[in-house]
Amino acid sequence: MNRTYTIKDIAARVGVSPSTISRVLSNAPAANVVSEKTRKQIHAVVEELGYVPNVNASRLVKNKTNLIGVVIPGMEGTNIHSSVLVDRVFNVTLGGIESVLKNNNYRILLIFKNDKFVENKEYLRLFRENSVDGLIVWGAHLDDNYWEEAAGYNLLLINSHCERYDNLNYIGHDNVAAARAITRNLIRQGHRNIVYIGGNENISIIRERFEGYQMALAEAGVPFRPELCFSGNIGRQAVNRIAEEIAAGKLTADAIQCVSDGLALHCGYNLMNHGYRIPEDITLTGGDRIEDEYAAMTDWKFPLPTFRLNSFHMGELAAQNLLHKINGGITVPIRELLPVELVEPQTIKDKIENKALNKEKRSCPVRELIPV
Amino acid sequence: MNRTYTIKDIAARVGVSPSTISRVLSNAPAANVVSEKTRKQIHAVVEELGYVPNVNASRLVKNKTNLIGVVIPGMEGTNIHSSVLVDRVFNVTLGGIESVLKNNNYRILLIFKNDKFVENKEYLRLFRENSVDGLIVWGAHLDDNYWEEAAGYNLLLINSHCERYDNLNYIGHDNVAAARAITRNLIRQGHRNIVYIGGNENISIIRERFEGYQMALAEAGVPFRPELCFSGNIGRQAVNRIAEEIAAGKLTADAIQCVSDGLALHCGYNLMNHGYRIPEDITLTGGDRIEDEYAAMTDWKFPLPTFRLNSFHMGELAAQNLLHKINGGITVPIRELLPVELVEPQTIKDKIENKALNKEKRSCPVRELIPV
DNA sequence: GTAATTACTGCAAACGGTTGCAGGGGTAAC
DNA sequence: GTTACCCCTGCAACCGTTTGCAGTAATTAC
Repeated sequence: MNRTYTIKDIAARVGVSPSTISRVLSNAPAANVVSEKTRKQIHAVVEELGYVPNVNASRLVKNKTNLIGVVIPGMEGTNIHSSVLVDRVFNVTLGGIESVLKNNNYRILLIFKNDKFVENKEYLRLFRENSVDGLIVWGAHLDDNYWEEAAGYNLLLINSHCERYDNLNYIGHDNVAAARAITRNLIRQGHRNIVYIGGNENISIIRERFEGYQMALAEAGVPFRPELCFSGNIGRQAVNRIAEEIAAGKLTADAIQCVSDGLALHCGYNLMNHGYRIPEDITLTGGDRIEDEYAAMTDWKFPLPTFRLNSFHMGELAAQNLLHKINGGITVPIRELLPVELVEPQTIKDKIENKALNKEKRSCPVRELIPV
Repeated sequence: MNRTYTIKDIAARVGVSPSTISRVLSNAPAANVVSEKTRKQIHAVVEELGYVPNVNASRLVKNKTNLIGVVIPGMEGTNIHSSVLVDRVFNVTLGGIESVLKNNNYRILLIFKNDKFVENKEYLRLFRENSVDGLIVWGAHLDDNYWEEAAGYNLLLINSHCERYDNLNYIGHDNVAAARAITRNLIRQGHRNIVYIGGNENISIIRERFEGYQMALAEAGVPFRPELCFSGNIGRQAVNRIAEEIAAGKLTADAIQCVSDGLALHCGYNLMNHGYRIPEDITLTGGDRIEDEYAAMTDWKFPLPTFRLNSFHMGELAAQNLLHKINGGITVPIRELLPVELVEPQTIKDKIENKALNKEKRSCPVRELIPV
């Protein structure tokens, strides 16, 4: 681990000034092109000594880090429809972000957010201390406070957003359309007693899916009955209780729309234990289908209509837009919803006259990927 | 977004020199304590203006970033026993790393590694350009080359290691003991035709589990029969074929030891489709149990003996040791194996006289957590 | 009262690049 | 030959902290 070289060492060896080295290595701004000859010599010496510029010096003087902070919820508090499913969705999104960043010579600073992150406005500190050029924040809550100063910075919410600060940049999925399509198909199949199992309504994607459900009911003229709907912190116990109520005849249901596949699986498990056949006796639906053995297992046990996010693309779009904004290319708030894709198992598909979602996307068209 | 203040602004307002501000904010080294009075004034002004030191200036002069790079495999190429399961294990490990780092005022630089990462020695560049103080590398391969220069740096392999560079720091699980215990229990239950389904033997944890299997056989005097063992890139097709061979009587098996739960699930699925009952007709075992609906689903379909890693702790230990090393507290190569915990479903547990793993840990005792 | 400590604080030189400006040398135009 | 211009390179200031050293004032010792 020999001492590391500085730009001056290179300059001394080549016999030019440090400025010239700098200009060669950072691809001189048009005005000052270094001659081909010196350029070659410099590259040779750089190669020979294995010289690498000190990023901190560069960051200091350029006031630019080429770092994007990705903020994610801490590990505490996983529940029935978080954990594995969320891990997957998150990691795929991260992959999308990274794929764009690496092409633009950016790196990821990973930041775990705890309860106090928003309240203490730690996002501000990250910008002020020059830790990052931009911030992608995963897991905003609808009732979050303290984001008011965020609008002036290169900060973008992803996956879930915050209602009261609608001038914040946001990239997510069209959850309303997703749930609406699921409900609509259930109605087309003749179901009228559609139980809805949601979750924490303080998270925009949960709330939006519930809205989609209600919207579809309204559109079909099916009365909305709150007594069929469950929300809040839905866990194993809650699901068990709902299944028991159904089995005991206290709750009439010919279909159950669950906010996610994980929830649907547990629900199905409980119902089957009570002797129900799926989908013959009762139809289940889910959400957030992921492509692997987990999905395979779902289909293994019973057919489960669900929808598929495009998380990778969500990550790409987020990174792309943020970089574009950092470079001054976007001055208005960014706000885009990606369409989701409906997934219908064959057995159920047969029951439906025609599927609709992909034809009538409610979301704005996805902006072209902008190379930055 | 008003202009950001520098240490000089604070100095000017308080009427002292920048040095004094610096000394107050970075908790002066014993010799130069600043008087309580100035200290108070400074804190007041800092508070008032919302001043935050520029990390890049600090990093430059201190030659220290308080950043740990966490290197993970890129997103390309998931297979049957990667994806969701791996996501979870990885995210939990990351949580462990972060929990230690945040207490020591470190942050995580997330680095996706591609094919060329090792070959191009990009880890060296990260150190040379002063991007990180240390590196935690996930996903080393047994036959990796180009790590020879890593030993001189604060670099630590996690989860899987690299055979030929045994002077590299490494924190992982005791996979040999894990698989050995599983096999031993199968033998105790009277099984002799134990099929083994592994994976890419170029990954140390896969290879070690296979070694554990062979070790247990040898200890019990059961002959090792290579024709019962499968390795390489095991996917859905491979699992299907094995199940078919068993069903067709070409392969005699009264138990199948799978390297992971994901693999075991698919295997079980195929066998049940061929009319086998589990565990009555054939016993299956897995690995890498995770705590959530995924696990629940496994038990739902059939009892699956498996083992549980302590990934969170693995992450903690890695971070702890690395920090300790960075601070000069450790000079020898770090090398620790965490014990795994055997998980026995009750139905199968009844068949076994006594379980053994937790009593005879092969690994060294886990070092105390060292606050850095 | 003088000398010796001690307790603070300031000066100024780093850290390692970047960049506006100016200057030198060469070529072309006249 | 003089002037104008362009291409290339160097000078030196700057980015915002940190820290060794020195200096001053206050305190203590005698």
